[in-house]
Order: sequence, then structure tokens, then C-alpha cells
Amino acid sequence: MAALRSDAARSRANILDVARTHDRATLRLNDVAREAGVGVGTVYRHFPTVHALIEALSADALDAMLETSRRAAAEPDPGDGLALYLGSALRLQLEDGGLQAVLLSPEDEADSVRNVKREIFESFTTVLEAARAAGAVRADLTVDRLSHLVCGIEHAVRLGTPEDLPLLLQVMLDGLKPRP
Amino acid sequence: MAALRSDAARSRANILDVARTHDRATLRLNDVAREAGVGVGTVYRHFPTVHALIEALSADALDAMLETSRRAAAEPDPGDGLALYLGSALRLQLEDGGLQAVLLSPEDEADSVRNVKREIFESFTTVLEAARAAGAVRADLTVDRLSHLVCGIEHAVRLGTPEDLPLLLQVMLDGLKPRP
Amino acid sequence: MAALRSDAARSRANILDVARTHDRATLRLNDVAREAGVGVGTVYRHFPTVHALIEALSADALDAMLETSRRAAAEPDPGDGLALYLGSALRLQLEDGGLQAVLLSPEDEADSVRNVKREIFESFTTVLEAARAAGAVRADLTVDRLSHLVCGIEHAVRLGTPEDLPLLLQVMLDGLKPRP
Amino acid sequence: MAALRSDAARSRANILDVARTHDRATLRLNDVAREAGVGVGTVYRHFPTVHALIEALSADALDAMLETSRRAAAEPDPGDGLALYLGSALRLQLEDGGLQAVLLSPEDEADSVRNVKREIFESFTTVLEAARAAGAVRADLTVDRLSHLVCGIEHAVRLGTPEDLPLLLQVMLDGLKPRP
DNA sequence: CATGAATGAGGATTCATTCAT
DNA sequence: GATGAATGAATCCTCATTCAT
Repeated sequence: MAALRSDAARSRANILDVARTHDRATLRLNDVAREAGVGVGTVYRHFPTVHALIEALSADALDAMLETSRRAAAEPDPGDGLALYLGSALRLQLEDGGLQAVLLSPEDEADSVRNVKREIFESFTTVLEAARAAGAVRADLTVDRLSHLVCGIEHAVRLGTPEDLPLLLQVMLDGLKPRP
Repeated sequence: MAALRSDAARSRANILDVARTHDRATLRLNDVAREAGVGVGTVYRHFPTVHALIEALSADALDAMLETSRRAAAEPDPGDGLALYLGSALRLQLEDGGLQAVLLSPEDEADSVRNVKREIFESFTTVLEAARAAGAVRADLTVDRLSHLVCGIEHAVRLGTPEDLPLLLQVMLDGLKPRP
Repeated sequence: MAALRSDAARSRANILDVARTHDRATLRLNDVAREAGVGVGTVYRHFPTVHALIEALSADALDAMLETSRRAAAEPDPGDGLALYLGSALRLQLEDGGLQAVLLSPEDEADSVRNVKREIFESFTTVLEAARAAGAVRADLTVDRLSHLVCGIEHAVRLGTPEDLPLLLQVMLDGLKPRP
Repeated sequence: MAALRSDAARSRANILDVARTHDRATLRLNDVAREAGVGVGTVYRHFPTVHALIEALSADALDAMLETSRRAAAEPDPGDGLALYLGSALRLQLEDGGLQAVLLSPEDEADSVRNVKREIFESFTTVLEAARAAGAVRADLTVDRLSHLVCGIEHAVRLGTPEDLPLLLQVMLDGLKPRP
């Protein structure tokens, strides 16, 4: 990310602020531009695709996820580490309506995003393997399956109310434990 | 479903056959009409809205779900009944890409759909209450929350492969059990 | 008009009754058919074009206009005769939203309509010529111009409220008198 | 009317030129676009609705009407003032097929149109009140009724030929005078 | 670099009329 | 004769993206 001229930086921040007030699934670049007081061209300059804009909007959440995944990997108790990671991931995805799309996308616009995603998955792998080794989770789980499961629970919560989160998270965590 | 003239019935079946080959989320009535070899107006006559067409496509799956819910309610073992219903619901929703939308829609085009949905939810309520009374599931589950959870698991399976179904279903079922 | 089978006569009357409740300018033959409980084809059989239906709807008004034109031609005072005809024509056109179209149309669907229109214009000509001969109206008026003027006043009343009728009629009648 | 970029101004003028050759009552924005050699979107950008385009087409006529209404209000003889205004209004409405619609529309797209219409009606009110005070017209006339009457006479002239204008205008003016 | 006008394919929907049943 | 299903041109309008200014 090269240094930006101050006006360009202001435009960029402006665009992001406006975009944050929109539903990620129905982002209109023209609307964002108008509301941000810039031309459409400017939005396209900063964000060549809608996905690039969504990535930028999720940057903070992605960083938080990385931080969490590292803390989870450092947890002494592997089971606690996994629960910490899954719970945080779920909460972050619910707070940031575009994060699921960024995480699942096979293609990333920004290199930084690709790198952070890779690091998150690495830490998550560490967490999961430790938990499995400790017998804290079923043996047939993979990082992909678990990621999808978190996305599924996110979907379930979105169909209801945020108050459903604790229950559905708990159901998932309980379900992951190995059967006696 | 009033009796249709034979030509109308043929058109209708034709349209449904073609529509079945399309992704429910991106159905274009114009495309369906062209591929079915009928005029757009014919599609609109049979299905005034896209949702009406999606409902019609899901009719069989909806009937199967009703049948299953009744069988589940008749199960001697309440826990088995619940597992039967949830597993079947999940499988049916995965087979029929529009069923989730039909089930979740607050508005129904066809009266028959509204009635079937109501009966399904009634049977499901019976099943869930029996399971709860028997101590086979957590007490804080509701029909809505469980329905959303099934939709969430459906979502998770779709993100991966159909082979993930048994695992994710088992995780859900295990997670629903009351904690000691 | 050949004798109609009783069911056909019933259909026809039915269609006319329903059509009368619609705005003439926005008649949908399909809507009329549905509301009348008959097929579109039946409406088309009775009334090959929308104009044919509008003519049929105006039949009574047209008869009344003929009757009035004859009474006007028989008036001893030519000025009174003209005023009678113009006032009645205006009122009838305001009561029957399709009458203006029928009167102005160069083509008539039904022979009876063509004949009645011709007779009306003949009587009107008699009335106007008598009034002109008596010096009760300007000399530069023609049957066509006066007919158009009535249509214009009809239009003016429709832009406001029916209560404007007496005033605007009076303005027209006063304006037609020869200037001293 | 904010300053337009030169290319935008060219498009706008182009669209207006083409639209002027069409009957206002049957304007198709797609046709205008094609004939003007621009995309549909361009027409919609300049004129979000058909009414907006019709307003723009009538801008000059509306200005002329405002100018006339002011001159009429400044006439020393109130009767002459009224005759001047009514005659000019009628002629302008006949020249501009969309002016009647603009004047009668309760909603205006452009603020400028709303303002000009308000000023016209204000001047007209002045003219009418002066004429009434001078005993030059009937006392039961209102600005609305007179406006409708002008529209009615416009309608009458359109049903015949432009040559009917002087006669019908004179009939109207004579009819407005108070009866002795 | 920023701007925002222009593009135009794309998709939804209606309705007068025909014609198979 | 009656029916109403089918037609499909016609119209409306949107929006992601490009490119002249």
C-alpha cells in the first residue's frame, strides 16, 4: 500500500465510511460515490471491484481474527483455544457482514488479505490439531469443515436474532466434542 | 389446484421442467420461457411471481417434508423422532435448492403451500415438545431456532461437498442434547 | 341486430353492465371479461373492437341526443332551440364518458350508430340554421365548430368539478350571441 | 439549472430536439434515445421521468407565459389585460402540445417550473381581480375556472383546425363579459 | 488523478389479440 | 358459440462499468 496523497486518503476514508453504512450484499458503487461526494471513477480507482471494497471494509475484522487465532493457538488448554477461536470468529463474522465472503473467496484482491487469511488458517490449523490431539474434539473435523460450520451458524443466527447467538454457538461447541 | 386444460397442463409441466434445471436464486422468467418454448406471458399466467414458481418447484419436497414430520411425530421414541425429522428436513432442503426460501418466506403465493407449511410446523412442534418432555434435547430450543439451525447446516454443507452432510448433521444432533 | 340466443343476450348485457363501471379511456377487455364471468373470446365476439363496446355503452346517450336534437329543431324560438340542444349535448357528454369519442369518430362500427349520428347532425344543422336566420347567433359558426366547442367545454368541466357546468355553459351560450 | 459539461449539454440539447418532434402524449424515452443517438440511460439521467422531459420541452413556452402574464398585469385597461393574457395563453398552449399538462400537473419535477407556475398564477390572479373590479368580466369566475376554460378552448381548436382559433377565442372572451 | 456523463445490455412486466380446445 | 390459454412485441427502468473531459 503506497503512501497516498492526502486528498486521495481522505477520499478513500470517506468512501469506506459511507460503504460501511450499506448492506454488503447490495452495495451500489454509484450510490456510495454519490453519498461520499466523489465521482464513481474515484471509487473505481480505489477499489477496482466490489470485492476489493468489501475486503477493505473487512480489514479490521480480519486483523482481529488473526489476533484471536494467535491467542487461541497460545492457549494452554487446547479445548479452550478452539472454543475461543470459534466463538470469536462467529462474533466477528456476525458483526461484519462481508467477512464471510472475504474468508470464503478463493481469490483475493489485496495481497495483504491473502497473507492474513493464510496466517489465520495456519493458526486455526494449529488450534484444531492441538484440540484433536488432546481428544477435545471429534477426529473427523477439518479446518474447512469447521470454517463452513461457523458460516452455517452465522447464517442461522442471521435468520433469527442476535440473541440466538449464545445458544447456537453452544450447540455447535457441544456437538464438536467426541462421543463417548 | 383446479383442473387444467390439457394444453395448459402441458405448458405448466414444461415450464417446471425447464425451471428445475436453473439455479433457484437466479431464475429469469424470460429465460425459462424461451427455453420452454412458450411466450413470457404464459409463464406469468402460470406463475405471477418468481416466488410462485419456486413454490411450485418445491411442491414435492414440501409434501415429503410434511409426510416425514408426521412420521416423526408418530415415532415411539421422541429422540428418534426428532432426529428423523431434522435429518430428513436437512436432506430435502439440500436436494431442493428453493425449499429453504419457501419455508422461510413469511408470505406464500399458494394457499396449499401456506397450509402445508402450517401443518409441518405443527407436527414439528409436537415432535420437539415430546423430545423436550423426554429430556432428549436442551430445553431452550424452539421450533424457529431449530429451523434456522437446519438452514445453517444446509448452508455449511453447500459451502463444502455433499459428503460433509453426515458429519455436520451428527454434530448438530449431538449438540442439541442436554448437557449433563 | 339479429335476435340473440338468450344466453348470448345475457352475456352481452352482463358485459355492458361491467364495462359501465370502468373508465372508458382505460377499458381492459380482459378485465371486463373476468369481472363479467365470461371468456375474453366472448367479449370479442360481441364487440370486435374496444370502439364497438364504447359505441354500445353510449347507445342510450346517443338516442337521448337524437331525441333532444329533434325537440330542439321543433322549438318555436330558434335561440331557445339552440340553447336546449347545446345544454343537453353537454350534459349527456359529461354523463357518458365515451360519447365524445363516439361522436367524433370518423368511423362507426355499428350501422345504427352511423345513422343516429347522421340524424343528430341533420337536426343540429336545422337548429343552427334557424338560429342564425333569426339572428340569435353569430353568423360564422358551423355545426363542426359548435360540436368541437361543446367538447371543449366538456373538457373544461372535467378538469374542474361538475358544479362548474352551469357557469361554463352560460359563458359559451353568451359568447355565441352576435356582437352588436 | 447548474452548469453542465459541454458533452452533457450537447446530449441534453440533442434529446430535447428529438423529443420536440414527437407527440407529447406518446413520448417513448427509448425511441427518443435511439433517434438522438444516445443510450437510454442518458435520457434517464437528464430526465428521470417523462414528465421531467415534458417540462423541459415547455420551458420556453412557460417563460413566455410568465412574461405575458406580467405584461397583462401591467395593462392600464383591465379588460385589455385579461384579453391579452387569455389570448396569449391559448396561443402558447396550442403551439406547445405539452404546456397544458405542465400547467395542470399538481406535481412539478423542477423547482424552476413550480416557481414559474406560481408566478404566472399570481399575475393571472392580479389580472382577473382587476378586470372583475372594473366590471369587465362576470363576478363568478375564478383563476382555476378560467384556466380550465382556456384548456377547453385549446381542446376545441385541436379538434378542428388552427383557423378556428380566432373565432373560438372571441366566443370565449365575449362569453366572459357580464350580462347586462 | 478526479470527475461524472454515457453506455446499453439486461431483466421485469403488461395487454391486445388470436386460436386451440 | 364459448372459453381462456397462449402469444410476444412493446415498454419500462436499472446499474455495473467505461472513458471523455
